[in-house]
Amino acid sequence: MTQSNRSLTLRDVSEASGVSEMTVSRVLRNRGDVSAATREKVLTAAKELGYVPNKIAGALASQRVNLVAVIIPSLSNMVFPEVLAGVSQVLEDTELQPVVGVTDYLPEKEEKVLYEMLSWRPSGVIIAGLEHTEAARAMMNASGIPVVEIMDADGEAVDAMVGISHRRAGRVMAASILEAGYKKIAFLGTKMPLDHRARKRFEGFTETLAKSGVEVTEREFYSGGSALAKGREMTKAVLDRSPDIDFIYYSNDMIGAGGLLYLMEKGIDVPGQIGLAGFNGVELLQGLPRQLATMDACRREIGVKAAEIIASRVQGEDTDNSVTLTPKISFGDTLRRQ
Amino acid sequence: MTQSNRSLTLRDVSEASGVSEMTVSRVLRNRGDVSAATREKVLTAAKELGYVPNKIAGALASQRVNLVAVIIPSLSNMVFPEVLAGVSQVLEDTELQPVVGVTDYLPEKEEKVLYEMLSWRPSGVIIAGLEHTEAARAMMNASGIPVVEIMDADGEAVDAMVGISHRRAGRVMAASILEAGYKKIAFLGTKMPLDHRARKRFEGFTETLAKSGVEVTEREFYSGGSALAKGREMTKAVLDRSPDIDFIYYSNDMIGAGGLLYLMEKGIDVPGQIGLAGFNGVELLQGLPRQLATMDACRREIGVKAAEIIASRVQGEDTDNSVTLTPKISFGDTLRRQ
DNA sequence: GTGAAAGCGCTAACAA
DNA sequence: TTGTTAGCGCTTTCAC
Repeated sequence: MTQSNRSLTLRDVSEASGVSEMTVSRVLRNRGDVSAATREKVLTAAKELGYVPNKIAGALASQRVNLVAVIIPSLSNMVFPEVLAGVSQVLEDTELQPVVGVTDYLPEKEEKVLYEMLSWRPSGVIIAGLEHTEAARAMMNASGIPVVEIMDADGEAVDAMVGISHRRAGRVMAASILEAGYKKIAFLGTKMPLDHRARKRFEGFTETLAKSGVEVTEREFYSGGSALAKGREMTKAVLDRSPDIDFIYYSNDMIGAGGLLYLMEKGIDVPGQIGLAGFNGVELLQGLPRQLATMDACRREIGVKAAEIIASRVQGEDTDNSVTLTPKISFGDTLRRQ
Repeated sequence: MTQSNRSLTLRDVSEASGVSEMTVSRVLRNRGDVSAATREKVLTAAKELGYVPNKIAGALASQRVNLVAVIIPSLSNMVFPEVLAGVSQVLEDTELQPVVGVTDYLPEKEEKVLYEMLSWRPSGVIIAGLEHTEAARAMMNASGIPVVEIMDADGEAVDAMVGISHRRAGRVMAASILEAGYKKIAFLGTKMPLDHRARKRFEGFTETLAKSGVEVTEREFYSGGSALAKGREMTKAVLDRSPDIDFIYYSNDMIGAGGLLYLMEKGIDVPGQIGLAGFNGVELLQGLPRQLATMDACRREIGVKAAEIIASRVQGEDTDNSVTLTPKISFGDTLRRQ
């Protein structure tokens, strides 16, 4: 309980226990053979002193850092924490530890965060998306460690990738909507030119519509604020402008839920008069009066697979370096089926 | 773009630029006077090589690590990410960087995470709650760095603390409920014996009720699953058992929202026949058809204050070491006022 | 304005 | 089973 300025070193434990620094180090790391008696002495001394090893020195000496950099755009929607949960679950069974960095969807910030993290010489990198600055790409290339790009499968990876095709997700949803006979379709999303995955979904979506000669009738984008509230407002705005809309595709489930609540309040027949769909498959929505049609983004699974790749590579094993998962569509109660 | 095994060192940059390692180091850290010409040479060489400094070596040599350990129970509800946002915002203007660890509300895991983080010799610690294992407390004491315990103000801090009194929050809510004339009161919460803050709210709540001779009629606890769905289910269960309940106090806004949606569907008069209140003031809820009564937990502000304390202390300045914030109650549309 | 020497606290490799 | 030696890649300090 004595508060000192300098923190304790191996030497202190060595002196307190009468065992060489090297042997103390061995005990503390469970490395090599140490007699039970010595081990006991060391452990007691370390505990008594309240010794906490200095990983900085350890890492420098051993040239090994058991950290995995996980770089994601945001923590403030449920999607990335769920990826993280998958990553943690897998790494828990290894020596590795995830360290999270957040980019706020800004490429320059991503570059900065990546630089910071690489300067700690982690054992691997898991990073969201396939779009990065030239410099970021170069750093990942030069790092010499395994790099897994996640969440997206439409593009080229620097090293390895695990994700879904958002373009395909957009196409599949468009096909289901057309098949159900909807014709006047609106798209509501976030005002995020840098959310490449939302953009790709939108591209796939319009592409499939176009093949049937259908165009998106209305679009609306928001930024900031409560997604639920924004979904509500935007839905109202769009329907006020174009009352003949018969389907709304939302770029995420949260704004979709807002729209759904709004339409229910208005007494509008969903999915009869208007159909709805979102994206993500967030568990949260399960408490809503009706289930929104959506597509699962396989978030947890992506985290799991990515972490497995890193873990194998760190062991020196070879792995797949490109895993594409296929999201399931769920029709819920807001997308009628023929 | 050449992928090598060994990563680059100062020496490499030194050789490439024909400038001593020491001067290269100075340029890269903007320390001391270096002529513009030399600076230029070094920067060019460093960029060309794709050199990323090794912070491990730097930290060991300088005995300084610009990391702040932030230890929280969970990322999967909106509350902690918002604290984090506050922390990040403040640290962004400093040399310091937050590093997040998650404990899942488990004391042993907290102890482990703390140990891991301290072994990287961070410049400060921000940790949720005032309840920790004996060992954790000892480590924080011995660390010799600023430690700020956050979110709670009911108890003793190891070093500094920033939070609200959850006991008081419970009392205030109870008083408002009694004042509004509600009598048959239920409590629905998480089955989390280790969520001390929820426990303290409940204690404050029952304490104030007791003073007016009122007892909590029904309690129900859940774990896992979608909070919205659970709120719905529990509300139904409780009302089926005790149809004369006239108020439900939820331990968080999410289950409260589930309850609210359920009651609205049932056509029950809220807040006339049954009143509702939650806790947290989550922005998400702003899209609901009616506003749930709640109390703001001052999450972002707590993060801001805590980070400010760390930042000041790292500068060697003195600061308050105990900040108690006062949450505002918002009555919304689910708690009638006289 | 620039460089040389010493050492941060640990671990790899070897010796005893 | 235990100890000794020599760095890991940087920064501090001091000399020039």
